[in-house]
Amino acid sequence: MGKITMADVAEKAGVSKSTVSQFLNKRYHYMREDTRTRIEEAIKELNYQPNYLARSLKQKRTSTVGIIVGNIMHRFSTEVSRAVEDYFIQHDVHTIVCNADNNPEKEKKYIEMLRAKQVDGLIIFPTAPNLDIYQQLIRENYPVVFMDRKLSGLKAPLVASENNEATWSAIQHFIDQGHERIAIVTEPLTISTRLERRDGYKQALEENGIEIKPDFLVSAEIKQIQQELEKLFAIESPPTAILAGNDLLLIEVLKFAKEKNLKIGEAFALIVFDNIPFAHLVDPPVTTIKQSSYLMGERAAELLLKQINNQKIEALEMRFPCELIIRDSSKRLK
Amino acid sequence: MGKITMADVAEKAGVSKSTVSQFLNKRYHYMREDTRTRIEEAIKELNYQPNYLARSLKQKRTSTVGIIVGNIMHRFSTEVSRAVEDYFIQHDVHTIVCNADNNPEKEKKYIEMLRAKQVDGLIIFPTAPNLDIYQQLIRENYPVVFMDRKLSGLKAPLVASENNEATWSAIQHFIDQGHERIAIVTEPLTISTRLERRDGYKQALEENGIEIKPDFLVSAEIKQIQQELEKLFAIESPPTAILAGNDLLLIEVLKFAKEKNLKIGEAFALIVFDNIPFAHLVDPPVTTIKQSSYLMGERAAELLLKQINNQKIEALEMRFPCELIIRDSSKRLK
DNA sequence: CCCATTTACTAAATCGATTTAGTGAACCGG
DNA sequence: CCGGTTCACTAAATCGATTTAGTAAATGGG
Repeated sequence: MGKITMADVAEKAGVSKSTVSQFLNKRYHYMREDTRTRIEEAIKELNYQPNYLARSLKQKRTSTVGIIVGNIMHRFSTEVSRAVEDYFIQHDVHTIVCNADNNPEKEKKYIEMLRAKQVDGLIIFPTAPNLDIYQQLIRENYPVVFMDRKLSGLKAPLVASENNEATWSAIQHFIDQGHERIAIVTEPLTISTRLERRDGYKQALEENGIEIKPDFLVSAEIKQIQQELEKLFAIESPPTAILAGNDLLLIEVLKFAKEKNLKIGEAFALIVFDNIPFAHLVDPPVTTIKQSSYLMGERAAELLLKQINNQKIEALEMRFPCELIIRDSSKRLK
Repeated sequence: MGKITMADVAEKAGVSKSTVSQFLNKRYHYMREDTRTRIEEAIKELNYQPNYLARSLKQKRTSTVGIIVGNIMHRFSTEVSRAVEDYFIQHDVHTIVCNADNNPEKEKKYIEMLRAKQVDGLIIFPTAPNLDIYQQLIRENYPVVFMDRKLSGLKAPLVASENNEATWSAIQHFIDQGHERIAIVTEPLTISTRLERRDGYKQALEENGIEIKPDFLVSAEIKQIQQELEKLFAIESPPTAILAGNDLLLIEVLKFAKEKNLKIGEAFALIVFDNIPFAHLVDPPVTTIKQSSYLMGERAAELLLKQINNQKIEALEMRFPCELIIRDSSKRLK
């Protein structure tokens, strides 16, 4: 026997497909009590499961959204997507998570795939090369929310951290602890997040009258980081403090320190941008800049749902503050 | 203007929908060269994107599979799902990843949702209470592969690690290092994986003529682990070696050690089951039991695709060996 | 040059739901 | 008891593709 459809249920219950459909949509006032129970029983007996494809095709609504994260390996992405999922499940909307691996080609493929599947909206961690695709989405009035990264000229809601301010406080904290030779390590400056963090770094130094040394601005792909750190510590007076731009960079810095036998908190102080689940467990515990990932995910989801329901959206850019969690790694050096 | 459909393309190109459909399916021999280019141009000009819902409804095939992981917070789950996705993308199949949070209710919801969406098959990290649902899937001949955990009586392919053997070697390694008081910490013994690991532990001790002390078999929910460890170290002669059953338990053990000022490698030796990205970066580096997560994911995907294509499957149970990566945390105590 | 085959298409049915317009019977107020 | 309303449904169109059967024109062999 093939798959059970609504027609089978209708026949078994002795009613028309229309009535079964009304039943499934809980519009019970359309039928008598006994009809309702007959349909109920037929469904149970046949173990009928509705076909969402057919339903979605007719309704032009899939009750599904997509989220395309930059790189699922970052804790931040995981936490955001978890929040988005939690929010939508409460509104009977399913979430499909896709990992673009920070690869514009892959991202483009996923956007096309999700739209072909007719998802009702998208949350995107955007990459610059796909700007025209985003413009197209917006032109079509397709519900979309951007996350974490700002692309100029995009007239769509953005949810991001106060990267500049957060980095500023971290650097100010270093300075308060007596540091003057402070380095910042980021991935290549291709997205706004990294630029904003670098700007916060520069501002803090300038305000304190500390010269900005180009050598202390390290930006490279993860794979290149080891040799860049090598260079950084080969100069005449190497940094006494390092800000690592995200969790994956932390791993690299820790690896470098281990290999070179540089003790964190003694050879140099350390702060990381991002939520690191084991930050308080390593020795010494690492000072972190915690983003409000969960709140940001919720907010993005809410903004997306509003668009899907054709509601107006008040502000286009929502910035969330970060929290500096001070631990031993950023204390004054021994 | 509403959404562009195949009818719009057909009209613009001056052909019928059927021909456009043939074009989309690359059956070019059905049309003349110039018709083909006319359709090509119409599609480009209108920026037409096919609707997968309609296509899937007709074809009774979505070219999409689902994977329901036990808990996405485990590194193992992430690596497996990544492998599954990589495999399927090469075969033009999309993968939807769902996180059941080790919650049978949630898992059930996801299975229903994915089936309603008509996915072509499922890879599941199963939980015991949903046994009847799995039996139902198998009875319906629905393509399914189980991962990581074995439920007896399920006549469906299983891909899992050699948990027993791997744990055996880890414990044997402890014994070789002179340990006799060895504890094993796992989450509750509700799934086969944990039972198999416990059995491997027992076997190794028995073979070496070491008495099995119930106190050394710690099983509890993550939230309860701290107090259980407290008890474990309160007994007259506490363990000198601990095997942590997975990555989340490692975090708990490290946290406990930190709080109690017990130094790993001095107060007790440590081995963890699972791939831990920062295992070699903590002090001392932690010995791990590495599962072949990527290979397992690939294999599961392959087995699922075979079922989807109605091919025979040779063996029902595939076990993958683990690798013991020895680092300082499991050396003889100082 | 005629009939058969091939070429290059098209019309219409179909997938499994939703939804709108419509229908017959019961009810009901005046 | 008669016209209007309500009740409890049903028939049929529809969503946007795929696919099968069919057709008109061109080709080609004898």
